[in-house]
Amino acid sequence: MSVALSTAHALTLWHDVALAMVRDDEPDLSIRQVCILLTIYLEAPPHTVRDLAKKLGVTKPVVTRALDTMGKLELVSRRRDEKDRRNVLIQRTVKGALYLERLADTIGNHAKSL
Amino acid sequence: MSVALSTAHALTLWHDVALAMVRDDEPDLSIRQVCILLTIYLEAPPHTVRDLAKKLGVTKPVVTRALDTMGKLELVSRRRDEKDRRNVLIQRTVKGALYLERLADTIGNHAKSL
DNA sequence: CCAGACTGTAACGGACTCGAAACAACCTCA
DNA sequence: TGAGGTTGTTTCGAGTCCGTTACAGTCTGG
Repeated sequence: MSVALSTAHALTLWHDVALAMVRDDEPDLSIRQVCILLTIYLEAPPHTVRDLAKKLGVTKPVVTRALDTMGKLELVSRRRDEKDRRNVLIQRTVKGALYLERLADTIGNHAKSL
Repeated sequence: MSVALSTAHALTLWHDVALAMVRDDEPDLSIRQVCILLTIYLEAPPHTVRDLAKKLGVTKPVVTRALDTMGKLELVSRRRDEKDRRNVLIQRTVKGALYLERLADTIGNHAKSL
């Protein structure tokens, strides 16, 4: 599939979706948090803190803190890797899947109406 | 133009663009700041603090602070309304236009490669 | 002319984030 | 076994952002 977007259309799409996120009741996630969340749900497991930090080009504490926050919101969960107990495996949750499903709907609806 | 995006495509697009923003050297703007910036550049002037706050569904201090931050980055500028000196008119800048042009390119390029 | 309404901003306390560094737990391999 | 490397987390000080409240400047209608 090839999708061509003019400058104005691309920015309008971004604006509309951002607006929907701001207006949402839930506390808005930062760009970094959204990026981590999407990586977890779009790429194949397993996901570790180290891998995520590398992929995003940020430090490990940033990932730890983002996981703390999103863990409280039940968007992700953590489990020790029993094979190598130094690792922490980041896992998906039902709430996280629903959150992203809604986000995809928002994006899709605004893209459709361009 | 009608653009149809599957769930996975929509989320991949969002992920890729968010990743580009995180990896960028410049300090990443919050969702709210991006939303305000886009409103200023996409909708017709004049823009006041009050109008922006209303459109985003946030309080006026939130807008003032966002303008402070983006003003330091020279993405927007402020000027007193001489007709009604209570108002502050928010104006576009060259840097802000370039910033959004780059953002649109990023979105467009990732949309094209879906 | 001036009380009241309306602007945008400053002040406050609390919560959060950042990067850097230190840390504790764990593995590995000689 | 134990030294050294690797994991994720915690701590630290500094900075930011939040919502609420209070404020100073400006307009306006009686």
